[in-house]
Amino acid sequence: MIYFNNGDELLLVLEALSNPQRLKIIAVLSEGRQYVSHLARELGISRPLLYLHLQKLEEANLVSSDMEILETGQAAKYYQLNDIHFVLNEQLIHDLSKSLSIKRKK
Amino acid sequence: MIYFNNGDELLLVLEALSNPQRLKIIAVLSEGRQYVSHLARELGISRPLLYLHLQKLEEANLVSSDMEILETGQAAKYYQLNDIHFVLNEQLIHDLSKSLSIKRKK
DNA sequence: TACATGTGTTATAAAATACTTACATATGAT
DNA sequence: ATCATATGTAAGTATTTTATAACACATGTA
Repeated sequence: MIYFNNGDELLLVLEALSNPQRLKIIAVLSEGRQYVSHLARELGISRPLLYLHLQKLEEANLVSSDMEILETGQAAKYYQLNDIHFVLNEQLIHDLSKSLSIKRKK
Repeated sequence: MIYFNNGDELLLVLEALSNPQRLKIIAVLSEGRQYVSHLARELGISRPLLYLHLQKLEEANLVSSDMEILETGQAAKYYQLNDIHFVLNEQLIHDLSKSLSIKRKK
């Protein structure tokens, strides 16, 4: 169960989830851990793009990764889902909005 | 309780929620309905910008609006929160991802 | 009449996000 | 050696989102 410490954390998760490719990534990973190149093929997107999306998911703590050696002897970076489960309602948004910052990113 | 008919609907809601200004708007409206100009002052943002955000929230069915005549005799557009409450987890994302489209917007 | 307060829109600029192309490195198999 | 597969990243482009500025019109009040 995801617990949000503040509004910025909530926003980070919502931003990570507000993209169709990233939802697809989560859907695939919900069937089991997978390594980057395989994921890219399965989703039909380029590896650099996949990296970008995985990075956002990782920053929001929705996925995590481990390096592993494949049977072939090659290194592979495996991604897996963290526990994604939370309730969202107006009360929560109201409470967390006090610790939500409105800022430029760069 | 929000029920998602398909992945695109889920995404629409997540996109609407993935912006700090819009979360603030929801937070303010959770304390009661309010009209646009008042909202803009309270949030410290311009009316055209507020319109943009309200439009996204309305498209996602998170808020709705009514025209009303103020005591002064002027027309005012009141916005109010719809019921915002849902659970999100990997199972739901997995199921809805099948009806989620990856597309350009314009 | 001029001012303050509403709604509503268009055009434009700025910032952030998404995506592509090209490259570098490493391992094992043919 | 060359091919196929893996990671990783830099740089440039395209698209989308966010924000601003400038209008239009209407009502009530000083």
